[in-house]
Amino acid sequence: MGKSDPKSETRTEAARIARAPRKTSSATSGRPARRPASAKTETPYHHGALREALLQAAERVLERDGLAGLTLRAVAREAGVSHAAPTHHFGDLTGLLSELAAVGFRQFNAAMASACDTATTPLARALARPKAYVAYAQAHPGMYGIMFRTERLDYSRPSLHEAAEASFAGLANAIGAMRQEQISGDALTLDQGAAIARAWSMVHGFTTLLLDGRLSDILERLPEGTTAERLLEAMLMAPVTGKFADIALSNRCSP
Amino acid sequence: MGKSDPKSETRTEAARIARAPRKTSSATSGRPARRPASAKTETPYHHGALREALLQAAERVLERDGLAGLTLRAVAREAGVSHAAPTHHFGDLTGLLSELAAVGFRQFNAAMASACDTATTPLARALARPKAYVAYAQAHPGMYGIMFRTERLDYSRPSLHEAAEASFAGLANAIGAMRQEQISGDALTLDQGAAIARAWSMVHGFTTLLLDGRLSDILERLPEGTTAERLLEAMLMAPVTGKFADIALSNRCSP
DNA sequence: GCGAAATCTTTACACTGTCAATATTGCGTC
DNA sequence: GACGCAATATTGACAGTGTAAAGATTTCGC
Repeated sequence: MGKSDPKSETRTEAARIARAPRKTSSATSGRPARRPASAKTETPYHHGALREALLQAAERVLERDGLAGLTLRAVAREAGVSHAAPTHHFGDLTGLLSELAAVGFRQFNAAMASACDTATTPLARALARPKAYVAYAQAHPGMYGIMFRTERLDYSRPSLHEAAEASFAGLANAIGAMRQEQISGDALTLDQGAAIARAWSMVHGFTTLLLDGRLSDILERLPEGTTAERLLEAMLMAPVTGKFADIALSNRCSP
Repeated sequence: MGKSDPKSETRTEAARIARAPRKTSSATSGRPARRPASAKTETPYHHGALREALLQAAERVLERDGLAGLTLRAVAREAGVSHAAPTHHFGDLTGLLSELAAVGFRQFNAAMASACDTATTPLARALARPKAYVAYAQAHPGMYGIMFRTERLDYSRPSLHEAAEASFAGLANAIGAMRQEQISGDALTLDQGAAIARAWSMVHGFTTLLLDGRLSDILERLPEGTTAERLLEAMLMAPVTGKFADIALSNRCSP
């Protein structure tokens, strides 16, 4: 935290000027888009659509400076407002992170749904979701990191709860479809639960390990030019190709 | 960070008194254990074995206050030394966390090895490692959180690199034993790589999701009294019991 | 025995989240 | 249209954090 960053905090005037006059079409609520600034001052006291602007700024900061650089004050700077402005819209750092994670989950769900829709063969369709899962995480590692960093999120927030829940429901439904079963809201057999847990654990674990660089050891020892996507495929396809014989009759604990 | 914690920082004298005169047998290096305090002062200027004391203090803080409470200054307080003392032993917050993670990996490896050694049947032996993996994470969630929170660790530190590497090697060997193959240092077939990736991803993903509370939805819908351990077993046993038919011929993307 | 090196404390600084007080604007109501 | 209140944004302050530099104290090699 105590990095010797030369840019002081008190340069609000410059920030006001730097504030981009984006006109974000006020998509979410009936709040009026920023009014045209009373002829002279160029940057009004009230932003008009600060909530969305802050979320976009946060996304930018996250991609530029990573998770460590994503602070309330940095986001406020990026958006060109005072350091306390985010408080009125998100209440808390946890609040901002939670809303940002909700945005991420929506992108995430959309990416998986789209990938699944554009696949042609049944097999490709089955692999489309996991591939999109990993691909999203690789394309947006910071966002993925936030989405699954539970200790800093507040899941009681409706938007986050909803988006994350949709993600789980999509997965469960996909598994159900593969098993040609109806996985409805209520009870689950142990088999069904195990199937869901296995699929989710496999893909989530693979993604986490991959992003943490813990699979590079394996990837380097694989045949020349084997990508992570190829490894993922092989991992998922094992039951189909019939070589899933890991659990066998070993008597040894260590070599 | 800015919690209104009433305990001020300037109470060094009290801390000195509170400093426990532990005599930690100087296990690691030839450094002499803290000498018996020159008759009067009761707490000498030099601690004698501060490095180990700090690591133990960090473990205590982590278990008591969680990952968020684990700060350099909190650890120094817990150990009863000045806030800058840890710097001389670990250089950095990253340094302290890395050394602590190394301790965790050693505990982790020991737990898995021990569980595997005490198992009797081949099947139990095969399941012992994954079970121990999850059990350790459940017993020490804070430590597990640190061990796999890559962005705050420095893997170039020898002790951490070694301990983490041993963890991976143990896994790879176990998989090799199960496949009745020799997985030696160098090349891997795609099949072998996929087997390792699958086992590790499954167990690691399961653990992460479980600790994040993301499996509670599933667990609640399962038959009465199904524990996480039972679900883990079912998940791992599927290929043996022959019900691993998830990847089938689905034509649907969404319900 | 003495100087150098290791160890620990003190002080200082930039940064952070959060709170309270203030300033500015928007909007409903007369 | 003017007034007043609520929403929005800023300013200032405070406790806490990591880290660097300088000073104090002890240990150790010679």
